[in-house]
Amino acid sequence: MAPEITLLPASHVAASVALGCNDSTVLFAGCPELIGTPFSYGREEEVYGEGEDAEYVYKVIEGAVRTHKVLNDGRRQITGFHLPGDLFGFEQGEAHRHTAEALTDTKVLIFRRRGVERAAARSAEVACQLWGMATNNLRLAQDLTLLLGRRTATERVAAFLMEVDERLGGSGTFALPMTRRDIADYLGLTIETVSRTLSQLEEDGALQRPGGRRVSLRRARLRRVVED
Amino acid sequence: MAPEITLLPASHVAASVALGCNDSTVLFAGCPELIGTPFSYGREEEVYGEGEDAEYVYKVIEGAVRTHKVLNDGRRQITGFHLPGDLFGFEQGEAHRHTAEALTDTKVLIFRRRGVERAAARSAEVACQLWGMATNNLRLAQDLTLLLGRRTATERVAAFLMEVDERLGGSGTFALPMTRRDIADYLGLTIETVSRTLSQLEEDGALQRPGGRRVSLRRARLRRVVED
DNA sequence: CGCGTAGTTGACTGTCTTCAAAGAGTGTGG
DNA sequence: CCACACTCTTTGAAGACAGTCAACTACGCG
Repeated sequence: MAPEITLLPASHVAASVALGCNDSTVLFAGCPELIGTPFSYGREEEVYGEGEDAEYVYKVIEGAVRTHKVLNDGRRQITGFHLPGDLFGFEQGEAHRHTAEALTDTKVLIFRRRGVERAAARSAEVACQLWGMATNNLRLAQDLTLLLGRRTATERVAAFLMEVDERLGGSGTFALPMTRRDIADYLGLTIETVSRTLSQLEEDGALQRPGGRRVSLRRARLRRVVED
Repeated sequence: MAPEITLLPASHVAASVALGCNDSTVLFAGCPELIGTPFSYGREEEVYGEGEDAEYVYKVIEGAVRTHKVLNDGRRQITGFHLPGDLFGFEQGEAHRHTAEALTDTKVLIFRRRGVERAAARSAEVACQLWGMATNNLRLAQDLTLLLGRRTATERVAAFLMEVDERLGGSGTFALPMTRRDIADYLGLTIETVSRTLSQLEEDGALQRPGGRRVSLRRARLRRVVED
């Protein structure tokens, strides 16, 4: 079952409200030259595949997208979940180095990569926005690196729940928009370990699970689990 | 013992020869406005610490630098090794999110971050260079993510050796410029596991260890170990 | 020469994975 | 509306890979 969730990370909501650009078709607020084309993908549909020519870049309007890499024996690592407001699909080089797929039914804006690059070459403001975006993504990737390299299963799951909560508005109660497999492949664990860890966290009173994918976090306790 | 190694990644050597900028004091080739100040750090000396104000950015001229994060119980994750030609120290936000330390005696150029940002704001070309650099670093971080999330100890060590070889010139024979602890903290393993894995790879004929930190790779066999 | 640090090796432990099976939730068609 | 099929999730038992603890070796330096 695909819970009908609209993923609206607080920061993005705030930013788009402030700048009044969320329904707009531009790449960045106040950047009228880069107009995207609306496009939709169904649940589990591929946006682009690893090795394909990177002709377009994307901005999520609604829904969610994951990007991942796979080894030839099937091991998979998800490198990021992209929520409304997020840009993805940028590459240094001609080909995509990940596969991107829609988690749920998803609306995006598509921009020709060449057009974005030309705009960046002409406008320092655009280029700086793109630089900032890339730097921000780098920070997220490095946080994931620490998580994968040095954290236990319990810490990974707890950190993940807090991250999702924050991006979904920070209410502490929400439905996980992804399957156990997606969570496991993001956290470098197996689905069984994720499941067991969630059960353990519930038993420890760090969260409640009313049913389905819904969770209600006890944030203070979860924070104590991660406690960096 | 710190083997006196000059780390000159092939790609950077090529680039700097082509552009004739390696001994220069500029941030990018053909960008005379951004002049750095030469500076030196001794072995194991800290360049900047996590949480410090990010006032400067750095370009490695000679030697090597590592950036890492630590958890409060001492677990450490190295997120990158920076070799001659590499830039590091860029942040989105006021504070450094890593600690940077010199692996060996290291020469760098220091640039005021504000100056770089102003230059980027004025020049689309500079901003695009910075964007490209950040995108490239993002790619490296995501490769590390896959390594940490889904690869076995043997695969990690083999991939690491091939990466270092490539960045050191690709001859297949070199001395590792970092300690076992650094390797372990980069690969998300313990020093014992790194040591055992190296011994196993040697036993399997995938490499030789003439002594000290020197290794001589059998690249074909190592490639078969990684075999993505 | 002896000390301190770095690296190797061994024995044992523990966390996470693997394999297996049962349970829960969702959608379909009679 | 319920039976059925399907997928997703949970739980259990056993095993494996990497970690921990500890001893020993090699190397570099005063």
